[in-house]
Amino acid sequence: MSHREEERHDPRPFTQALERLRQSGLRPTRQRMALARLLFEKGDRHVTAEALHAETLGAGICVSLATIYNTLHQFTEAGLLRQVVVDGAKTYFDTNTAEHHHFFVEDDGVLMDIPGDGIEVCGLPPVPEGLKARRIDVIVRVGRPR
Amino acid sequence: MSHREEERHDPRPFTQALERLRQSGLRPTRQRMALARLLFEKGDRHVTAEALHAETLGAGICVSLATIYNTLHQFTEAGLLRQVVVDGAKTYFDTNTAEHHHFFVEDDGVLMDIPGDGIEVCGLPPVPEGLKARRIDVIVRVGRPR
DNA sequence: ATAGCTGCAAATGCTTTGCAAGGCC
DNA sequence: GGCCTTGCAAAGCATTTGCAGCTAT
Repeated sequence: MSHREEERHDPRPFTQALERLRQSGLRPTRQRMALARLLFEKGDRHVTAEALHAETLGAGICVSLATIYNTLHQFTEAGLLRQVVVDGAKTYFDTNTAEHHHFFVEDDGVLMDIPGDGIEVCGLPPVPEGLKARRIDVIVRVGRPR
Repeated sequence: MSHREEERHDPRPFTQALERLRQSGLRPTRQRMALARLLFEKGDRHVTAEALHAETLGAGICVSLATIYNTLHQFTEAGLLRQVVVDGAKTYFDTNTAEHHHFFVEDDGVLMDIPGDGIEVCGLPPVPEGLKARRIDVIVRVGRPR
C-alpha cells in the first residue's frame, strides 16, 4: 500500500502518526507507522509485545516480534509510551503517559487506568539521603472474590 | 556478629526456625532450616533467589538454586514471605509480610521498606464491578539525582 | 549514497520442571 | 518403609542481540 493511498483513505490518523514519529526523531517506516496507528488511534491502551504482535498479524500487517520489542522501547524512550511493571513474567506498555495509576486484574492479566488527578499518597516519609523520587506507582491488585 | 551474640539477642534461633516450618506444615530439612535462619534471623530483608543462593554459598551451606526457588515459593505460600514486583527481570521476596510499601532504588536494584501505618492512598475510585481489591502496592521509584 | 531499520535466528537470563537419589517421620 | 525433598540438568519463556539485507531521505 502506498503512502498516497493511505492518505486518501484516512488522512488524519496517518498524518498524526507521521507527525508523532517525526517529532520523536524516528523515521516513519512502514512498521513503525503501523504500530503507531494501532497504538494511538484507539485511546488509552495497555499492551504486551506478544499481544501487539498478534494484533498486527490479525490486521494483515507483518512485523517481526523483534521489531515490536525494538519499537516499543524506542517509543518508550521517546516518551510516547510508558512501561508498567505489574507482573514479573511480562512487560506492559501503556499509551497513557500522563501521571496515573492502575488496577491490575490478576486473574486475567488485564490493566486498567486509574486517572491520576485526585489521587494522592499521604504520609510518605522523605526519600532516603542523596536520592530523588522519580515516580510513584500505585497498583491496586484486584480479582474475582472467592 | 558472633554466634554467642546472636544467641544472647535471640536465645533459640534454631528452635524458632523449626517452629516456623512445623507450623507451616513444611518438613524441617537441612536446606529449609538454613534458608529460614538466613531469612528470618536478621530482621526485615529483601532477597532475590540469586542473592540468597550466593549467601548460602558464602555461609558454607550448599543449597541448589532450584531448591532456593522451590523454598522461596513454599515460604510464600505459607505466608512467611511476600513477593514484590518492581522489576520485570527478577523476583524479589520480602520477609516483612505486614502491610507496607517500598522505595525501589532503580540504580542498584535495592528495595527498602516504607512502614505501612501512616500511609494512605486517597481519592481511589471504587474497584470495578464484580471484583475485589486484594492488595495495594505503592512503589516509590528513586535514584541518584542527575 | 548512506545512515538507519528490519527480520531472522541464535543467545541470554531468570525461572520452572522431570526424575533419580537421598532424607525425615 | 514410604512419602516428601533435593539436586542436577534440561526445558521454558519472555526478551535481547548480531548481522546481512533493505529502505527512507
